[in-house]
Amino acid sequence: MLTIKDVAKKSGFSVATVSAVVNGLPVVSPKAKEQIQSAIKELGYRPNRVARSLKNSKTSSLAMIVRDVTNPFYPEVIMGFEDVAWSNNYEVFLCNTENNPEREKKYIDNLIGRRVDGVVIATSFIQRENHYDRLLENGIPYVFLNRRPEQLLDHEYFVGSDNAAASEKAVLHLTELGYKDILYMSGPLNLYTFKKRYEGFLRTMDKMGLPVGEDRILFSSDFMEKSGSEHAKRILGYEKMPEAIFCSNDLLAFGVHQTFKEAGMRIPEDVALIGLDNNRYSHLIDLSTVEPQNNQMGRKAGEVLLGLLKIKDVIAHEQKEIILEPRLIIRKSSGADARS
Amino acid sequence: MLTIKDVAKKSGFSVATVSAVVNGLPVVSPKAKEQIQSAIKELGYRPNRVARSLKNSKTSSLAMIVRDVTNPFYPEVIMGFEDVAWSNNYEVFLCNTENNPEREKKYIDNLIGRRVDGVVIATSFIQRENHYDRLLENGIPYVFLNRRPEQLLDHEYFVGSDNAAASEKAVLHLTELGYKDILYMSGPLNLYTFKKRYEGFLRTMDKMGLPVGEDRILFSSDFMEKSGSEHAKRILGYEKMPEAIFCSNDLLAFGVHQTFKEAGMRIPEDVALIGLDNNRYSHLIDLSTVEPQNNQMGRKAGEVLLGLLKIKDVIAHEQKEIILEPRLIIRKSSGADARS
DNA sequence: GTGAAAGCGCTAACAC
DNA sequence: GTGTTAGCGCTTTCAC
Repeated sequence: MLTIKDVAKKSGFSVATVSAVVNGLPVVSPKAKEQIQSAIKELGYRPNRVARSLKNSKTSSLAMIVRDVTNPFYPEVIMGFEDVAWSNNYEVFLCNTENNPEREKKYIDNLIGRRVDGVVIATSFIQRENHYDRLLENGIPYVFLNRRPEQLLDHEYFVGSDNAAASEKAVLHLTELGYKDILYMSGPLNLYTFKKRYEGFLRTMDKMGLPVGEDRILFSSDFMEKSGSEHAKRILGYEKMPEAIFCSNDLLAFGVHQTFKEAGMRIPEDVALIGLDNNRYSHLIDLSTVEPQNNQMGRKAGEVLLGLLKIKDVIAHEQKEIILEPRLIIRKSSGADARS
Repeated sequence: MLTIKDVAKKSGFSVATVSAVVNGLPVVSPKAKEQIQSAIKELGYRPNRVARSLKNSKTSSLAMIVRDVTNPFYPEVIMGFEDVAWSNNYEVFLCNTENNPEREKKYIDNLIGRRVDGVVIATSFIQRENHYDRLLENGIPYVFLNRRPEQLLDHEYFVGSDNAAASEKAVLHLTELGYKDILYMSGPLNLYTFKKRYEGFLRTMDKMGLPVGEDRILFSSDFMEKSGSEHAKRILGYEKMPEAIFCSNDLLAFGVHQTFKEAGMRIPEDVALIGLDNNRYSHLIDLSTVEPQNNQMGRKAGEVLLGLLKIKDVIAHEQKEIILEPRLIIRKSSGADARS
């Protein structure tokens, strides 16, 4: 493995001069520059970034902590994040916690040991984990993505989607189509996104003067299809079916769709359906939904982090929260075709 | 930021002894060990892995190069890979090439500079990229995942799914159900997987003594839904419809499904449909398909790589290729219910 | 403009 | 068992 010394020897200059050339410092003579560059090319020398990092105390690496890449929410986010990282010459570590706080903790310790320059946390519960403090202690900035802890400390940042507004858009879409009896299927309220979506639903229904019957709100302890299916079965047993169902995420809506289809229910004729997330495959079942701008979320998180790194001060005088505006996506399941 | 010296000072021992404790070497006295450990805890010391890496020339980091995390094939693979990496105390860099060879090249250079210990390449065309050589030159082992270049050099490894067998399983499933006139929709043949799937289709049809009419094979330059849709429209114009359609991946099948549904065609009554990939959402349209074992692929790739690192010799005396057996998944679209 | 040398934080001989 | 020290490959200050 070649080192800067090899280049120095080959080119006849000192390591200091070689280093200056490698780093593009404008203090070296044209002839030196040329000779050194050709030596580099000839040898195929590539600077050891580990050594550089040790010297600089800067690794040009970032980390993104997610629960599970397999969750359809993440890939878009990762894409966006990785792309801005790449454009700024950072590499990114991907960390799956598999929903295990112990694993998250250990990951954070590892990342600190690696001296990553910054991290995006896309796993947080509302109830904050105390191990984030260690990042601060070690001067590593971090930004929360998508899920915001109740309290944002001075050095903490957040990038997310306006979940309450997303609910509002979904509900208004339904009410504009004339639906009044709307059932809301919620994910777990200890997750920030679902809490906000729930609040947005209630607020909008209230604003529209629509009552929400007791059996018109269903809670799940997760947000997977299976829960949607189970709730759907429950709904099929209702004396009076709702006119429309608003699922707090698309996976729940997938479950509802599946179960209703099996039961011979037609969507939207018998009951309208709308989701939230714009899952990559929602169009397969013509699901109307709301798009939270996942890719943008990843991008913004990257930009905030890089901004923090640039000013070299973890407590930046920037916007502490960036909230993206979601976008309504109308497909057949909400009955827009039939009704308007 | 704390260093080993701080711990040495605090505990009253030398850096060497502290290092020994940190690394669990069994040469240090119980009292020393105890005192040092408590000093570590008290200070909150965490070894700088950058420095360690420089000394060891080993970074405990791996990289996975993919085209686009957003492609539904990858998340499962990444999950599997990341999990075995994690279990072995490796972190993983995720690199999206966005299908751009230049970007891949630059990524590989970066990874070499970072001295990653190994890399998984899940992007390869059949026509190999010459920049993989640089990894070898720098003593960094790599394994191809899913897509195998035509030639595997001595130091190269491959983990993938048996794509020809996958096709065979799909075709046999259809023929067992009595279909004889089967249309095959192919992805681009310059991709390893699609080449193999195509060969598997032809071979199996031949084996079964079934003719393949000229208009019974359709090629696409990509493997996305849109191509599936376009082909489906073409098929709708046929004088004689095929009895069954076998799409070389699920995305194509999604497109076919969508277009047929819009045209009022019933699946499987009017035409049976089967895909290949077992996309996470295939069940939404009750698509029969074949599952290539993506998670396993990621895991195996990780294991091969770690094995290579253990023996410290890039040319290992191990199995050079690991081919996983795909699994048939029967849902309604192939008409299994109706016919058998 | 160029070079010598110190030092980033760690590991591992080697000496005691 | 424990300590001293060289050195991993680089950057950067300071002389010249």
